[in-house]
Amino acid sequence: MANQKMNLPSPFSFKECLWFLNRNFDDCMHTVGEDHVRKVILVENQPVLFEIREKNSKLIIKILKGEGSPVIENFIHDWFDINRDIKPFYQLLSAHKELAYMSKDFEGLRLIGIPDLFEAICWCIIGQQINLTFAYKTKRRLVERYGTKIIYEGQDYYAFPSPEALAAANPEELKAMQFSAQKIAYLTGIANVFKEGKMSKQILLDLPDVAAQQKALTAIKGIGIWTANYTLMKTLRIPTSIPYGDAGLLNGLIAHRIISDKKDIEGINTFFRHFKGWESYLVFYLWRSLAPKT
DNA sequence: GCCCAGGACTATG
DNA sequence: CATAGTCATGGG
Repeated sequence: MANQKMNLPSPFSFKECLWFLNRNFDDCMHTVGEDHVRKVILVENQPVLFEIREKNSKLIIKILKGEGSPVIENFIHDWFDINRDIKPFYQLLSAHKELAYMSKDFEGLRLIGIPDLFEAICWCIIGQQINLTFAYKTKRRLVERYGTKIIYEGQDYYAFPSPEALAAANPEELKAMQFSAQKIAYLTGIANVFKEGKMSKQILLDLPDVAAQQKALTAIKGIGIWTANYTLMKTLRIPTSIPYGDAGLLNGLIAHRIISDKKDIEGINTFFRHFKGWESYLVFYLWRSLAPKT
């Protein structure tokens, strides 16, 4: 099958996106090289490994293993938020004294999403209240045990576990991976909710507004308002969604002298009002600014 | 030992 | 409804 080419908007920086995907954390959901990223997704339950490079301002998509499908192209559009015009966001950034540098330093960075709802929620559960290094470590253990593996040129690549696989997971094994009893209950519980079809991306999309989506998510054990908002930001790409209380967000706001006290709710709200409609992008750029230095 | 980390839940006033 | 206590575990 011939490589797919994908046109890119402006500004778009594949390099910035790659940097974020890597950013000195060991994320098992993709593999970043010098000038490319590889990832496995499931297409009709069959794993497909693809690789993305950039050439002449286009993304070049190559299927390394498995069946090619239009699903993959759609996935990449979603993953890198390619169809969005982010120029209005840059105008807002440029007008802000403390943040103007971002429009140059991170120019073309896209809000990297998590198109799979189940994966996004599980990742939230895993990451709740623990440091990211440890969170990525335990996620890798989970994925390498229950995910779908593809071997290509001697290297292992994984797709995130299905709800069925996690629902059937052995709690003792999960405990040995250093998940707390609470998180084990949350993860398997949510896996069952998905397995039974009581939650899905489509179910959320069919709801009338963001408030209803938050409500549907937080009705599930283990999903609080932070997880709900994070998910709406990363999976449904609700531009106004802010993961309130997020430790990284608060540290980002303090680092840029926007607030001096993490409990300064009013200061945070005032700040976000300047970025109406681009709140989630702003949060993402603040996270970017906090990433460990190389 | 203490505090923090991309929180959530439950009980209590 | 706002707050306090509880859970849980690695890293600095």
